[in-house]
Formats: sequence, C-alpha cells, structure tokens
Amino acid sequence: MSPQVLKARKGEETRAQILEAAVQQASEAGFESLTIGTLAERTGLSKSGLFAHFGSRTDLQIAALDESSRRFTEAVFLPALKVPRGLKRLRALFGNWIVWPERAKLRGSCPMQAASAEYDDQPGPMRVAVAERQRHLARELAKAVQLAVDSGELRAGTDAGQFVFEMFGLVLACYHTQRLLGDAGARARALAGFERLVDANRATAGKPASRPAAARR
Amino acid sequence: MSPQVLKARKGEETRAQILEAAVQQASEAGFESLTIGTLAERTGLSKSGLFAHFGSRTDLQIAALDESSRRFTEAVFLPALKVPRGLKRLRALFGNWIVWPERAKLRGSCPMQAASAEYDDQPGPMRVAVAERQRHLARELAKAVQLAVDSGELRAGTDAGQFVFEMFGLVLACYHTQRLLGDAGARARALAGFERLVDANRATAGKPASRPAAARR
DNA sequence: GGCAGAATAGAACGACCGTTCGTTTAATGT
DNA sequence: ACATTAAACGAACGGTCGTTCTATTCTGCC
Repeated sequence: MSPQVLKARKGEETRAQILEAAVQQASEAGFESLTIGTLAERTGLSKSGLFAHFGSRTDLQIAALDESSRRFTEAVFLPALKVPRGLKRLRALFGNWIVWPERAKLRGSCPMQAASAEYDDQPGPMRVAVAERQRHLARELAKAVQLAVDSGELRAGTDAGQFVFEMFGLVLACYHTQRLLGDAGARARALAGFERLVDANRATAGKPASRPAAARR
Repeated sequence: MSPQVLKARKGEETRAQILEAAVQQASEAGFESLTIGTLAERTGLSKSGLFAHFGSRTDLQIAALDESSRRFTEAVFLPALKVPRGLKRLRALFGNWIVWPERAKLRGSCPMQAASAEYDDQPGPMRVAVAERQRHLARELAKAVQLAVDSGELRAGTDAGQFVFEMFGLVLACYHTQRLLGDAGARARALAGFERLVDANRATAGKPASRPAAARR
C-alpha cells in the first residue's frame, strides 16, 4: 500500500539516503570531505547515478548543510519549545545543544560548527549559507535570553548578545575539549560554566523586570 | 667534512620561506589546503624542488604546524612572561591570545585553532601533534591561573581546569564571531567575558591564599 | 678555478577528482 | 500489458593530487 508516501518517488528516497550518509560524513570529517566518489561508494550507487541527484558537488554540499541544519533545529529547538519559556527553556536549549550530535547518532561533532570552522575564511556559497544560519541561530538564542529577562529571572540590564556570545563559547569549548582531547568531563565543565553565566546575570531579588526591556537592540 | 653548519645554507633559507607561505596559507584555509602544487607556485619553486625540502606532504604539514606553534608561543607567552605573575599576567595572556593572528600579520585565523577543528576527528600524525600541543597549552594556562591563586588574587578554591576551559571558550567564540560573522565587537565581548570570569573567581577580600594550594593535581 | 655536493628543475606515473554523455534498467501511469 | 518517463549505470574527459626519477644548475670550500 501507499500509506502516506504519496509522491515519494523512488528518487527522493534515494536522495534521502545519500543525505543521511552525507551528514554523517560531514560530522566526521567536514563538508570538504564530501566527494562524489566516496559518497557513491558508501551508498552503493555509481558516481554518475549519485551525481544526477544534485547538479554539482557544491549543490550536494549545500543540501547536506540544509539537512544538518534541519536536524539541528529538530533536536535542539523543537524539544525546548515544549519547556516553559524563561530560564528553564534556556537551560533546555543549552543542554540539548551540547548533546545533540550524540543524540542524533552522529559519530563526529556538530556539522554546523564543523562548517563554521571550514568556511569562515572561504568565500563562496557555502560560507554565505553557513553565516546565514549561524546568524539565525544567534538571533533565536537572543530571543530566548530576552524571554528570561522579561520573566524576571535574569536582571533587566542583561546584554542578550553578550550572553549568547558566551553560550557559544561554552559550546565550542565543549566540542573542542571533547573531541580533540577526549575529555569526558567537558560536558560537566560546559554546564558549570553555563550556571555561572546564569548566576552572573540573575535578577538580584525575585522581582520581575518592571519595564518591558527598553533597549532590546 | 662540513663541520657544524652554523651558517644557514641556502636550503634552510628557502625552507623558511616555504614555511612562511605555509603558515599564512594554513591560517587562511587550513592545513588540509597545503598542497605541494599551490605552495610551489606561491614560492616560485617547482613542485619537485619544494617537495625535496620535506619528505612527504604530511611532513610538510607537521613542519607548518610546528612553525605555527613556535610563533604562537613567541607572540602569546613570551611577552606575558615579562608581566608580573598573577592576574596581570593572566590578563596579558588572554589579551595576546585573541589578537596574535593579527599581530603576526596572518590574514586568516589562528592556525592552531584551525588545526584543532580540522583534525579533531581525523586519526593520524597531525591529530596527535595537534592534541599534544593543545594539551601543553592548557597545562601552561592552568599554571598561570594557579599563580594568580597563589598570589591571592583569585580565591583559593578556584578550579584552574574549569577556568582554562572557559578561557578557551571565550577565545573560540571570539575567533568564530569575528571571522564568520565579521563582528568587530567580538574582541570586546571576549574581554568582557574574561573580566566576568575573573570576578566570579576573585578572592572575596585582599587575603592571599594562606595554604599553598593543596590539591594542585 | 675547479670540484663535490646541495639545491632545484622537469617530465612522467598512477590515483582520484568533478563532470558529461549515451545507454540501460527500473518504476510509474493507464 | 504496455508505453512513458524517471533513475541508475559505465565509460570517458581533462585536471590536480602526491610522489619518483633523472638531469641540471647553483653554492661553498680548497
């Protein structure tokens, strides 16, 4: 029967399998390691057969980046939206962030951070795509911080941009320490750092911010 | 019998020029972008002529990593050793760290961090070399933190490992934000984060730690 | 000035890269 | 069951990669 797979022609299914392999590969060795040949071998396709699904290698890389980004949102943001806004949600976001590659069964690190490091100095479509998504991520995180300010859990003067900057730092240090040095304590360090970050910006008393956050950028 | 060759024979001079170009290239596009062909073109040598200076591409990459590491120490640590130990030196280290690529006239980011990101999941001699140097860096930084504890500027219970972890995070976030998003405010953010980190671990009063730092690990 | 040895050049190699093209197989709609 | 079209294949292309080998040029020492 065809339960819900209405238009899923064979091709799209194959394409999904290719992207699965591509994301895994990008997680392990970066997006520059995505070559037509090795990916074809991994998926059991011929080079030309695989190639036909994307018009070029660059398009394949972009598609893999999109898929990675989609999974990131799915694993980090969607679950956090079910948590009450404010500090709880912020904590959920941070927690999901540092564990999502493992949860998503990626054998390497976060593909988005891998892409950032790879293309931060390399002009081209990949750099543009990566920068755009990172900016979007920073914006969404800043919103979540602001919600914690509005709820009165963080003090009114909190600089959301600075807060997000430091969250990024903790996540990067976590991945860095974990993968390169094999330090299992990295996650605990990151969480400890986050709590210290929260404490530094916590509202002194239980008073909600009275003013509706004037300078919101 | 050529006695101790004190004078740099022509070859070593050429080798130095090659490494200069290699470090620059690694800063801009990573160590995997170091190819014999492009590097030969950059230096005006033939492929085989350049190749002869290193026995293999991997040896060239290792040599470039060593040179990068040497310059890092020269630009970050050596100047900081002239600063009185304790918080001042720690601040100098952090300050030098986030600006050294620019000071060293590298057009890209810090080669050591680039290497970390590239090889954190790639087994082989490069990964080993990178991990070793990063561990060394972390150890030296922890020593500097401990000196600030011993001098009584940081409180006795300070977890040097955690402190270094968070320093790493701030530097990584700084590079990340600066290069990918082109945010000029990244450096100020990093410095602000560092001051907050110091404050959180500052000794409550002006009392030096009386005990000589028992659990120094 | 001449000579040994270091330094560099040049051509060629096999392997892999992304891409193209014509053909063949498999899935789909009727 | 059959015609149509999507999907995958296989061979070939020009290019670059790291590496090897041989030949040439240059340098430093007597």
